[in-house]
Amino acid sequence: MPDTKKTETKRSTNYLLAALPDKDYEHCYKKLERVELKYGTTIYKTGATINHVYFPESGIVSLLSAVEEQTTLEVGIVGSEGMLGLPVFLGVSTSNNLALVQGEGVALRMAADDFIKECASGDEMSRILKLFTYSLMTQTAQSAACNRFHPINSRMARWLLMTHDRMRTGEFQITQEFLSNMVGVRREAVNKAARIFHDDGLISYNRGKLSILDLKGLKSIACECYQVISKSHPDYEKMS
Amino acid sequence: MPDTKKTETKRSTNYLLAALPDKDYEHCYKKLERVELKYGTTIYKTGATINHVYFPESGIVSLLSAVEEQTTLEVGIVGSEGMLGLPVFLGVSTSNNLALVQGEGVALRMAADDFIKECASGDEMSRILKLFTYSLMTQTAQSAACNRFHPINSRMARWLLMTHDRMRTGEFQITQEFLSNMVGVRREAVNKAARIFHDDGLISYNRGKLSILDLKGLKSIACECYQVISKSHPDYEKMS
DNA sequence: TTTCCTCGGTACGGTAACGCACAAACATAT
DNA sequence: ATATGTTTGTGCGTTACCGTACCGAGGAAA
Repeated sequence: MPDTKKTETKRSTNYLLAALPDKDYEHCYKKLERVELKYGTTIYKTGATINHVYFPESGIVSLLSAVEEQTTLEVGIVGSEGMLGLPVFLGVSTSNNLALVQGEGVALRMAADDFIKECASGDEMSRILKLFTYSLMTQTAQSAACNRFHPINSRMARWLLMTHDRMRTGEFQITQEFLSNMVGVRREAVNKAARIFHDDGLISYNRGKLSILDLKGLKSIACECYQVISKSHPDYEKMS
Repeated sequence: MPDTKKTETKRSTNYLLAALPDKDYEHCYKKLERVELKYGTTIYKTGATINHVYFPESGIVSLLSAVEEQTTLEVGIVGSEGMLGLPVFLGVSTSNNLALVQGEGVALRMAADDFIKECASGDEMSRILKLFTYSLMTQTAQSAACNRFHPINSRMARWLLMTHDRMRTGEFQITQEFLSNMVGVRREAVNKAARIFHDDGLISYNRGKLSILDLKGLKSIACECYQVISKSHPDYEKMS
């Protein structure tokens, strides 16, 4: 990560914004507003109108697909490598997914209207967002197969690794209940897997405070899906 | 469906192409080539370069996500409402999914290079493809949750309905083996579900020839996911 | 200190789907 | 007509995960 010295405008640590040419970025900058991402906050409800798009600088947000108002499954994780509110970019004003803050952080956000104008004027923004769209689709498709076929331990290991990469830390706050909604299993099953990981010295986990102790060990348990997803986005590879 | 009279150039029955303004369509037309989609043909292999994009006029193609070179799960169905080769539109030249012809038909195809130029010159093409991208993402995300949580009978009913809508016919050729790869279960499980459907008079199924007899009955077995996906694309709603 | 609530640990029977195995029905080639 | 391969039907033991139920531990509030 090269030192960005000191240019006219302070650069964002969001990868998408950082990839913009100076001119485009400065133009965007005026319309961006800094907001906190608090644990458990809902960014978008299923079916609701999207008022802002978010560019996380830190922290992560989970995209969940819900069935029967109860059960949810994570279909994507977005951190500082991406953006929330992709439907707006694609010409739709609502989201079919639930977006939930999963790891504390900070984001820059822009009103949906402004964002649409910004996309229309800047080719580079479009190009970058298309690439991100692709990597998110890959993530979703691969997770779909993974969640269908792989045993819970592998899936949970994959989830921990992906979260680690995007949070850029091996320590985060997450209840078993929350985790169960991500991995798509019951809380009890999470508990069981967590205890095994704990006993094997891979993690420590106490009252919502989870620390990754053995990255390599987790990688050996996780399925190849982790690699596939990592490869789908240049930044993900850097992370891991 | 209004009668398109007789314009300069014959209109395609592909919804995306049909939605283009006359000028853009005529421009495209020269670069399009008509090809047959034969049952079981592989359009894209996982990881391979995409040489052409396809606009199906009839028939359907399944997008599969594979794990361990063996097991596959369908993450999208594309028919005359869509296009194959979306990664090219999104700036990537390879596909992480396997695209398999699932129902015979005809498609118009264009060389990837030409297609890229076409997108750069025509705003309308971009706009339309973005909308399609969104609906495909919705389809993938909803299927992911569905395949994780819903019982096989519901999922298979959903699959039959979606195929029916896109093929615009209730009769199609499909072996149980093939079907099992779509729904993400064992062939034996497909067999069991099929027999139940058969006994209940919902379908007839013999040596790969499947006929839907009771559309309403299937809808009552299918989960809400069918509705969610249908709503994500204006054309899907028309179909059902 | 007591109360309350969230979160975590554990157990146990039930069941949907898996893995394997094998045979019948049918289609096609020789 | 006989052989060979493909598709289908079915049975049975195994397993991963679900549903439910209940208790304990820790933190926050009264």
